[in-house]
Amino acid sequence: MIGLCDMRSFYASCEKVFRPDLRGASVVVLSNNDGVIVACDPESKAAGIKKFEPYFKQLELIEQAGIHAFSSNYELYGEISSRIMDTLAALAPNDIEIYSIDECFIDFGGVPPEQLKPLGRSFRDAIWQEQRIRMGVSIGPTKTLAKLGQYATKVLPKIEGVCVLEHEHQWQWLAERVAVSEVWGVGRRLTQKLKAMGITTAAGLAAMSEANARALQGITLVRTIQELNGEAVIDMELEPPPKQQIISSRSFGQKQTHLQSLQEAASNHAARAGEKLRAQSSVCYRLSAWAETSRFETNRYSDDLCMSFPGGTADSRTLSRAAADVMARVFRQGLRYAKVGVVLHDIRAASFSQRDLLIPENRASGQVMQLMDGLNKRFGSGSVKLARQAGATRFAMRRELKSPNYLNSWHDLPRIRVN
DNA sequence: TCTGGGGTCCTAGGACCC
DNA sequence: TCTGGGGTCCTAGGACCC
Repeated sequence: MIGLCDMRSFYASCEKVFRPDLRGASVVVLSNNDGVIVACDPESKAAGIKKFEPYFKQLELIEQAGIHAFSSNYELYGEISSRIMDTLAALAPNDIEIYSIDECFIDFGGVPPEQLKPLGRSFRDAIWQEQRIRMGVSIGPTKTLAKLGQYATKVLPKIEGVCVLEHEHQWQWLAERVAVSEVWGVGRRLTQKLKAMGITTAAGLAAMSEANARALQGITLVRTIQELNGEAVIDMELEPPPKQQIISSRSFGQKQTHLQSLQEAASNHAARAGEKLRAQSSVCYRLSAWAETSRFETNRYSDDLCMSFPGGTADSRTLSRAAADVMARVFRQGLRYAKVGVVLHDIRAASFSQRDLLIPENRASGQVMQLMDGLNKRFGSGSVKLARQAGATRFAMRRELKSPNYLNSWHDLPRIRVN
């Protein structure tokens, strides 16, 4: 059996941990640059707040309803997350897979069925006790059914946040009552297509033939259906598989009009992507970079170019030079750029990389990068960077409503006033 | 002032080769 | 009059996730 632990409205809950005055209040959390709302608690949802809709469009509602809005504080969420995951890893009977910042799968293999529910409940209690974060625990024979069980923990108060789907009739009962859009792997587009075919519930999807599923959405949907029927085909991933593609991109806080700005930003992204590449001991053979104006401008413009590295590279200097070169070639005077980004493709394990007879090997490259990564890890990212990269505050995000870094900064430690 | 996230994987279809 | 293969590589765009 596989369990799924899911933190309730995680970012919004984190904002309440050090603000007891906000417990019971409505809270939303904004994306980078205060662009869209990425997290809302049940209270703000009830007030009509929509996730992934622009903040500025919901500002009026937020003020009217007395909702507290926060810029995202990833330092805080990341720290709380890692404490939670440590606690769960220590409690878990077997391995855990950290699936996202607020979710993890737990392998419950070998646990007697009658102990699943009490165990799930004890995990939930432990996280509330130690971190003051609400968590739902759902357990089923497959990851997709465990995900489905989360729905039950949210809408059925009597199960008190813990759902165990042990027998087929239990998940069938649930699948008949859950909208197909709630199924893991079913997004907006697929929901529409399924609706046109008369499929509106998870049970309806589970009954679809493999041929139809393959035609409709390929192998991913076939797997989803197998999992809905209790056949585990999506394995636990104890260590994340190496990425086949690495992206770093970000919208600017303010529109940029100069080539040099784009180059500095693209260099940042190349360096960040390079860090991720080295972290998984890979090299890449191609890099593409792009620059775009706002999606919402009438004359939307976007251009990209690809550069290749015949011998493969994981060196931030090579990557950032390539990214800056791309910017020089796609840049157009007079445009207001909203975003640039870098993608690494053709990623292979560094140990398998072929050396090219005609390309001199830079023996020092690995050592220089290792040193750079080590310093940045120890003294904070950005402590050592390339001259081509932007200064730390150059492209500061708009984060006007950020809470203090309660857990990562001496200056931001919570203060308690004793009268 | 004037606003609109970030990241990953899959696949259909084009281009090309023999 | 009307037909004509099979495979690989590459990439843009689609779709999904949180």
